[in-house]
This record gives sequence, C-alpha cells and structure tokens, in this order.
Amino acid sequence: MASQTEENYLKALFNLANSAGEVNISELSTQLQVSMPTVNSMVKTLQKNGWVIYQKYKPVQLTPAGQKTAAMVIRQHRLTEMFLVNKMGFGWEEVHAIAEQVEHIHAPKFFERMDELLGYPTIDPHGSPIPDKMGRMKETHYVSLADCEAGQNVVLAALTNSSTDFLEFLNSRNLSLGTQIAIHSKEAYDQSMVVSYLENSKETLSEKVCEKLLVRIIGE
Amino acid sequence: MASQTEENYLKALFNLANSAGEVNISELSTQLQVSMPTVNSMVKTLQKNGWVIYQKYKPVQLTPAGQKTAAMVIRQHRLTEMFLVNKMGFGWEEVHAIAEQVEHIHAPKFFERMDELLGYPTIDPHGSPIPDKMGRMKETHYVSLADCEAGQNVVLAALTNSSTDFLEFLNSRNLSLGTQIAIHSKEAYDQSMVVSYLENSKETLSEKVCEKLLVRIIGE
DNA sequence: CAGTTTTGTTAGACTAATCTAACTTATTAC
DNA sequence: GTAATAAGTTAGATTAGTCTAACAAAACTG
Repeated sequence: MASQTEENYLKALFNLANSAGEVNISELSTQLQVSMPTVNSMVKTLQKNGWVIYQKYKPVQLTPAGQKTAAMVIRQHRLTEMFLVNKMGFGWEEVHAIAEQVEHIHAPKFFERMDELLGYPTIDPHGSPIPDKMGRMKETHYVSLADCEAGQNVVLAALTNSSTDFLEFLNSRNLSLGTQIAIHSKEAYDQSMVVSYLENSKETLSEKVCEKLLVRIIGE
Repeated sequence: MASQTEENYLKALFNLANSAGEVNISELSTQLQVSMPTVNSMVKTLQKNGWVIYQKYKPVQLTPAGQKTAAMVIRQHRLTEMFLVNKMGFGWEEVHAIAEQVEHIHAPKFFERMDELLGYPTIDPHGSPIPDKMGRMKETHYVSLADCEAGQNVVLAALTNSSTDFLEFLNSRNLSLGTQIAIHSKEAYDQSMVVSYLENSKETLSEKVCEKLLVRIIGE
C-alpha cells in the first residue's frame, strides 16, 4: 500500500504526465515543493515498489499500477470536493485544502457511499473529471476562453486552476460553472476580453483570467 | 501542531487516565501496540512539546494543552462516527476504522459543519459522549448490566467496547441503543443473565457481554 | 526483608522522508 | 562545437518514529 507521501508523488506524476506519460524530475520537484535530490531518491523508492519506470537521467513514467493508484487518489479527492460542496454546504473555494487530506483515507466504502449519495457525478465542483472505480476518466475537450473570438457564445465548463484566490475572484464576479458568456471584444494589445453574462452585466477579464477559464462553445 | 502519531498518544492518555489523570508507560505500550522503549522516547518528545508532564519512573499526565488536543481528536472521532451512521447510512459496526483516520484531519470547519448537520449531538453511535468545542464532556453515570439485579428494567445506553465483532454480535441479537431490557434472572454460577426486550424475546447474555453493556435503570 | 517479577530506561540500530553541498550529465546558445 | 546553463545525481546529515538487547528500579510475594 502506498504511503501518503507516495500517493502525493503518484498524483503529481499523473497530473504532470505529457502525452508520452513522461515527467521530469525538476517538474516533480517544483510541483511537490521538495528538492531535486529528494525527488531523485523518492523516485527510486517508487520504482522499487512498482509504481514507476525510471532510468538515470530519463523522465519518470507511471506503471499501470501507479496510474491506477494515482487515479484512485484523484477520484477520492474530487468525490470529496463534490461531497463537501453538494452535501455539506461548502463553497467551491473552501474544499481543496480539506480534500487534500481526505483523499488519503483508506476506506473504499466511504468513497463508494459518497459517490452513491452524490448520484455518481462525473465532474467535481471545478469542472475536473472524476475517474471511475476503474481509474478511467471521461475525456473532456474544452477550450480556453483566451482562445475564443469576439462574437462567440460560450458556457463556463471548468477551470485550469482552483486556487482559493482565483475562486474568490470568480465569486466576486458572480462567475460559476454553467454560466453562459457572450464575448463582445478582445483587446489586441493585452488580450483582455470584454464579456457579458447573467442579466446584461459587462465585465473585462484579463488574459491571465481568460486562460484559466475552460469553456464549451455554443454559438457564434 | 501535534503529529498524527502524537495525537494517537494523546488520545490514549486521555482514555487511560485514572482519577488522578495518571497513565503508566506499560499501559500506553499495550494500548498503542508499540514497545515500551518507543513509548518512553515518545513521552519525552510529548513533554518537550508541552503535551504531558513526566518524570523518570513516574506515570505520565496530560497538560491542559494535552487534554484539550486529546479531547478535540476524540470529538472529531465521535462526530465522524455519528455523521457516518446518521448521514451516510453506515452501520455502527463499520464506522470505527474510518473515524480512526478521519479524526486526524486538520480542518475545524469540516467538523463544525458535521456538528451542525447532525444537530449538535452529545453522544456518538455507541453511546460515548462527544466533547464540546471547549473539550468539555457531559458526565454520564451508567451502570454495567452485569451489576444489575433480576427484576430490574433498564435501557441500553452505551457500550464499553465498540469492536466490530461485539457490535455484530449485538446486531445478531437485535440489541441497539435505547432498547428496553427486562432482567429475568441472573445465574449465580457464571453470572449470565436471562433478559427480554422487544416483542417478548428471551435471550441469555454471558457475563462477558453484560459487562460491556452500559444501562440506565428505569424501574424495579 | 530478600528474592523474584514486573516495569521502566538506556544504548544503539533501522527506515522513511527530507535537506545541503558538491559533482556530473544534458541541453541550449552563440 | 565549445562554453555556459539547466537538470540530474551522489554523498552525507537530520528528524520522527520505531525496534531489540541489556540493564536498572520498583513492586510484589512469601
């Protein structure tokens, strides 16, 4: 059974993996906020325990077992977030830190019951997909709002970042998942966008914000 | 902040403390299933961190800070058990192992919300008192069924032991908290008791079982 | 109260996860 | 294609929590 630390490495590997499933030591070091030598030695341990494939000076790759375990931890994190928001009345900006701890609980029935009570959700409160019991995850194909054009109508579907600060910013602007957004214009100079949503509000969103908003396009 | 290991020591100290608030190293060793030298060194650490008072060859005592922290961990454990049973549909025999993990989560709001959703319960599913936010616990004055006499009518109020096996045994006998029990007779030889409860059932309960059932006497 | 048993302590070792300093290999940039 | 920079590795130390073996103190027991 993976330790809590190992689970955090597996989760990071899962999230950082490129199309070839590879992750560099330095990326892992940045993501987990530990030194590169620490990652180096931990990666050797992960290999010894069958979670990753690794060769000196090469990027790290999850084994099938590693992928499964990583997906289960992510599943538990996202189910927890959903449970906290939908069943316990928390705001989407409050749940990450709690889920970060709850995700490591070893009690399959606990998460089964959450799943059941929630009606088997496929996305979490930030629009991220929830892996199923087999570790499979529904493919999503959203585009960044930053890549959309003036005149398009879109629906906010997910976020690339769920930091408390960003979520509080969205709250202050009354932006939530499912909000329909009309793009009025895109400023050539700084890539900011003027948009409207809900009873004819008009807001300017900076490029930094637009990049983090994932949307589904519903019309021109 | 106490580590998870420290929290487990504090909890054990709280539960094992005699009327003078003292606990021996060997008791702690047995309770926590670690060697005496381990306890010895851990107790020194706990003292260094301000959780206990300790002198060589003397029993250990919690400081006020230690008592508070222990009570909060116990509070979180018992609130979790109550939440799992009342809000998530678990049986009272399933919740201990899960609560043992959830109790260590550092997220006051999480437990506040549980408390609120449960309507501020004062006992857990096994009848044990839930410490309040200040660490105070309602005094209970139950007696063991084993100390009762033939002819008395009692109500099952709590258990001294909440092992899965024991709880499954009670389930198999349809015994739950609040069940009214009439004591028919007490066998002088082995202290077993013949009792009846619910639509005129008649059961024999061994001394071992009777000792673990805490009751409130409601009549002769 | 002396001997035995139980309880508690010390010493020393181990594992997991982390660090810094120093070195090596790979990559990038003229 | 070499020099500079970035990425990765090795060596060695540290801390938390655990262990066994050996010894010391306290508590029981006749």
